[in-house]
Amino acid sequence: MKIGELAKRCGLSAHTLRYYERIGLLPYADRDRSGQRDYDASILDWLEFLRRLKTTGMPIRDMLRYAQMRADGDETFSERGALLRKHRERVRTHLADLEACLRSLDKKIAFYGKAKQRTDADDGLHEHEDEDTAPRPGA
Amino acid sequence: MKIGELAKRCGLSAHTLRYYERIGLLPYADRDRSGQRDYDASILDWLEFLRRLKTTGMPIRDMLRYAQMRADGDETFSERGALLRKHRERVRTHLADLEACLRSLDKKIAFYGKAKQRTDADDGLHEHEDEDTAPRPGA
DNA sequence: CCTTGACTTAGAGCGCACTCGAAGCCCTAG
DNA sequence: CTAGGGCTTCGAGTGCGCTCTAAGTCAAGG
Repeated sequence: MKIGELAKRCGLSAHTLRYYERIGLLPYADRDRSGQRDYDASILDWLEFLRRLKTTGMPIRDMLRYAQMRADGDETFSERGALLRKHRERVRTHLADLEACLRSLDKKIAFYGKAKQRTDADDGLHEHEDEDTAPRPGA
Repeated sequence: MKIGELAKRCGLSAHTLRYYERIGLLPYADRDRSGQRDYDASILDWLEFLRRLKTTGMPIRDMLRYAQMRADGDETFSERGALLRKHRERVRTHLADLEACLRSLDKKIAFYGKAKQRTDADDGLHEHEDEDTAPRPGA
């Protein structure tokens, strides 16, 4: 598979795939006689794994650490596990925060829905103090 | 309340608070006779609202749109509601993606736990689905 | 009085993760 | 034979969201 097709399949641009290889997030791809990258389909699994790390907010430098550890072999096994567990904790925390934000957003939208696009939105306040301040939990 | 205290209370730096004012995310704060900003505690509500938008991934330019609409008054009421509903949809989608990523991460971590820090972790036998990873970077 | 520290401004600089451009090579279809 | 499209390299450029600097003002404490 050439880079164009891989790009289509994984959803990243060819530019980005080359960039990932340059920084070490992707292994150096074999080149055909004319120097073009020739990928094995298995690379898609790694790219999907990277996508999940990225989606969950892991910075590239940490993915790089993981990739490097992997390249370093078995002796880094438990360290890799630890990295992932630590990351999972951050993800869980973030997820909880997001859910709380979503509930606040729901409340605010409910307010917008109820208050019938009229002045009463401003339940008194003006300027920068209206309903936006929302019913806050704590603080 | 002066900017230093507001910074402490809201968790942003004074630099960032001034930056927010500059770009229009915070209203122009009243200055005391010596030119220093003097905040009302109510600004904390707005900052908390902004924090939630930020946490849920809204870019500053969209928060700015919202802030501008609010400043424009009641005629933008339904538009603001629409903006928030649209944002909520994106948040829900993202949340679902995150949860899926978290489940994959759980599986992978389970794999790391089971495979008792031995070779079999890497090389070839990653359950087709657990060890989505396969490369040897660098090179 | 004088120092300390928090504040003011406009603007420059930074880290991240891409994203693009330029110049050139190779293969294929017309 | 030639044009087109996709590929190559690598360095420069982009957009975001801060983050910091420099030079200066001001109020309080020793």
